Amino acid sequence: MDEQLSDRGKRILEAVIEDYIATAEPVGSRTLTRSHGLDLSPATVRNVMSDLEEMGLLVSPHTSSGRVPTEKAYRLYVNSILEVKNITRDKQDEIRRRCRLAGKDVGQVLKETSRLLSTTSSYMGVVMAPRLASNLFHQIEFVKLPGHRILAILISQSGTVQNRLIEVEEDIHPEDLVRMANYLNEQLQGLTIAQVRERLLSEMQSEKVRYDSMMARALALSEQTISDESPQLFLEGQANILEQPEFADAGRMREIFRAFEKKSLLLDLLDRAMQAQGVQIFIGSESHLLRMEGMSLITSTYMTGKDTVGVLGVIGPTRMGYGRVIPIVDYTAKLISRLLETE
Amino acid sequence: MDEQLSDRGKRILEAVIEDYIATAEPVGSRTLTRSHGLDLSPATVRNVMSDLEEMGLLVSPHTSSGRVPTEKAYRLYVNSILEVKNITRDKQDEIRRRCRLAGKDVGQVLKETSRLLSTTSSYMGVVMAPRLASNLFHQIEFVKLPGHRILAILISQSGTVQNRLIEVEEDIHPEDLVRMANYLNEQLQGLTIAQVRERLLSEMQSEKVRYDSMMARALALSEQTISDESPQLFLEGQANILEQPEFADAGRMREIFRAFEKKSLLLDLLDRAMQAQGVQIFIGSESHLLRMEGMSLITSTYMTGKDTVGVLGVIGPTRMGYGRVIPIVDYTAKLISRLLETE
DNA sequence: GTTAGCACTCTAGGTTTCCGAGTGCTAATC
DNA sequence: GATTAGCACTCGGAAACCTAGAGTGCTAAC
Repeated sequence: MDEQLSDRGKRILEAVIEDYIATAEPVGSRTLTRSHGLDLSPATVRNVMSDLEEMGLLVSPHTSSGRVPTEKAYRLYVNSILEVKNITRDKQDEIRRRCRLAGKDVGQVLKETSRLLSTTSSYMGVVMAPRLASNLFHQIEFVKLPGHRILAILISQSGTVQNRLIEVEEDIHPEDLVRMANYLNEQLQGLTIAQVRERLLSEMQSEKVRYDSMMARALALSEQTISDESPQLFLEGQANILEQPEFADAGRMREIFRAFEKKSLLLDLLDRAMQAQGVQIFIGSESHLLRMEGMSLITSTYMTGKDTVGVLGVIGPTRMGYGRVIPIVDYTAKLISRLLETE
Repeated sequence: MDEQLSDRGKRILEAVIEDYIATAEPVGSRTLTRSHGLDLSPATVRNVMSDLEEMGLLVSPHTSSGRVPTEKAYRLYVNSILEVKNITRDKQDEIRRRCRLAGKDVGQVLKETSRLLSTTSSYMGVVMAPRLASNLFHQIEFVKLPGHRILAILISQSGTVQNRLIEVEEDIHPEDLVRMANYLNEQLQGLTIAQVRERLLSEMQSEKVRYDSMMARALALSEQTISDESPQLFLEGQANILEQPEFADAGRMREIFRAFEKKSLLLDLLDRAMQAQGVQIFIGSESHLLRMEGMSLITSTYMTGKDTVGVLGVIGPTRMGYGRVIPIVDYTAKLISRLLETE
């Protein structure tokens, strides 16, 4: 870190990383000079590589084998060497086309987006849907069902629907339900769902309501509808990961799949990615929330209007085609933002 | 097939299968006599096994190695040898407990059930949700959203909600929406969704409606809401399959995962399972809809009241603990039926 | 500073060997 | 006649061994 990295050092590191990304094999001085356009002798390259190893940017799996980039190297590469290519026209068209195709509800679009990310990157696609709480309230309805059950339906302005079945001890009169709904719809106009929730909770405390049991009930019902707050996650293309040679052995694979079965870990990580804006890159164990050695995550936030509402990205091996994937993630996020805006 | 299978033959076949299920290794005459309580010499067993091989019930991977049951053997075993144990009290309790836990909407319960099936069987759990069409109609609502969009919400008596976003060219007056909904709610009372659909389609043809453009519109809107007919599938515990030694190599695994990514194949198979009632067992390539060599599927249908509405089951290797898994599937299906009934 | 040369080191992959579990067959036994 | 013991034979898989190739570090020459 304290050592200065020469220009040539950078060039060689870049070559090593790119070679390793392409082949998944430790790369040696020989092959490097041959494949890349470095007009240096293997011996020179060897010296430089030796330096890079000292700096903790490369390691050799054993004496006398090529070298492999460390996470630190990837970090450096991503931050200050890699120049992100522009996304190709083709990819752009492909992404655009497939996003349009699924002009259905938000959930479906996002699921399709996740699949899209996975196929275009050939790794795994992941999309975290907007938190319900960030949506604008539009309407709430209560529907009486047979058997002391009430269906509460919460509709946001973007057209997402959250519904919840609630058991009640005694029947409530349908007209009362309508009255409740009307009252609430009036009160809650223009708020976000998060604000709605706050409002409900505070009203439930208020004196006025204490004596109006019907009202108390309405508030309780609505609160229950909203309370369910586990953000949706779309994770597609898991099979792609099986393609990667580094996960060829069954043990590793199992570990990875188990890890993804518990989505909570991934959610935490994505939550963190949402704090910052734009493209972010998590390399290997840097983010030791998810104990994902050997895996990297490229994310970008997306927004409706000017609010960041969700995050999407690609999960692949640390040995991932960053230059290729970053623009895909970036472009897709922007596209989704645009789609959501016009809605 | 034409040969008669002696009683002793059956006993030995059973032993072979059970041994193979336990160890995943070809089983030889020696080990068989030792581990199982057969008081026969290896030589005798060998003779019998040789007969079984002739009948196509066993094969040896190569000369001079133990033998492995064929699909035909599993079929025979399942049909006429295996006696299904009663489910243990413990399992019963476990299943019951976990089903209760998720007393939320039908979808959530079924998803949880799928997970439950996977963990208790230690294979993969699968649940096909009831087709929307089989539900009883309860109510339809139209909600106007900003930007020429209408949200149609279809509610069934069981409390499932199907919603659909519809773009319209020109705004429809909110009051008209209410009128439409009222009319439909009156007309469609007591029908199943499937019947509702038929009715809508026929009404759209009728003279009377031809001249009432508003009505025509209402019908069209509702029809769109219903038309989306891809039954939901919950598939959980894919990682469990990685545990199985027969899928240790990466190639097989990839194949399997790819196969499950396209859910349509599985859906076809489950659809077929729904034709018959109760527990059904598909062994390996018998069901060559899904090209699933080496995989078996145990299903059972579940119902609301007296109508079969869905199917659930367990997918595992052909070398699967049938005796253990069948009662789990059976019991779970019955439990789900009971849960849905009381709703 | 760069490169050629050299001795040395490992690993991956191919052979070889060898053990053990298994088989089929025949002849003896119950 | 069914069952079993005995025997010669087979084959796969693990262990041991070898080899070729790619790589390294170092030193000396350019």
